[in-house]
Amino acid sequence: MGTTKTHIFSPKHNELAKAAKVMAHPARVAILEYISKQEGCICTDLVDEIGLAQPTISQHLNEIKKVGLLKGTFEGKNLCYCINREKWLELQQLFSSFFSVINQNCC
Amino acid sequence: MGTTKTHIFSPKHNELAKAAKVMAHPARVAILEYISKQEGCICTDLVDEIGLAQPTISQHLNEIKKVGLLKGTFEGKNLCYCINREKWLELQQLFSSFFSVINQNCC
DNA sequence: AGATATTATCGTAATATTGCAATATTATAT
DNA sequence: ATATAATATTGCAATATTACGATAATATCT
Repeated sequence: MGTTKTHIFSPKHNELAKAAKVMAHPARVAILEYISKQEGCICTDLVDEIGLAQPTISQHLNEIKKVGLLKGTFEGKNLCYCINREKWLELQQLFSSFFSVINQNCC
Repeated sequence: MGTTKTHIFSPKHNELAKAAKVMAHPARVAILEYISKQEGCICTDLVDEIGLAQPTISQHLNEIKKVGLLKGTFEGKNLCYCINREKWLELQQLFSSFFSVINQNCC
């Protein structure tokens, strides 16, 4: 009990749910937006910018990374992140195709 | 501890996170899709179709209803649901504007 | 090497989510 | 009124998520 019964759903539904989960927390939405606003990759400032403790930010970043939305590279002194464009477009496609399915058959 | 610190985030980020949360479970994705595929409103069959217990389906329906995505009407013998088109378009807009913000500034 | 700065991990507490059995409610039909 | 069918609510157990302090790991600078 308590666990999502992933096996009874279609791969598409599971995939979309997983993608939506990444955006299902305001901190992660804010992180994604902040990263995208930076020139290139970003490293620091995220903790001050968002207002959560450093371990919490790190945890959220990890959630975003787990679905492949971040590319991490070493640049300058620290590990920096930027958004994985390909994955992001993939995710966008996933959502928009779902949105169109719903719209077409609405009563 | 344990609770999302909603107050430190912008209304837009909170709103998007809340919308994403609805789709962050495969059962709710499947429910939305199933409802949209029906001719008009649907009543029964959802439990058989999804494969979760009736109280669980009811709970998920309630989550969807709470964000205003369902319109419930009495039609025939039972309470029936269909998707609230206006709210759905609103949600779609919310996502697509976020997607475009991210794309524009990506490195 | 030692100090400094930044990110990651561990451990833990609080809260949220998921799922279902049992039961209640609501509407329709007989 | 009573039976039937469908949805909602309650109560509870299992698991997941969120958040942070303490600490470790990693990289840079002197």
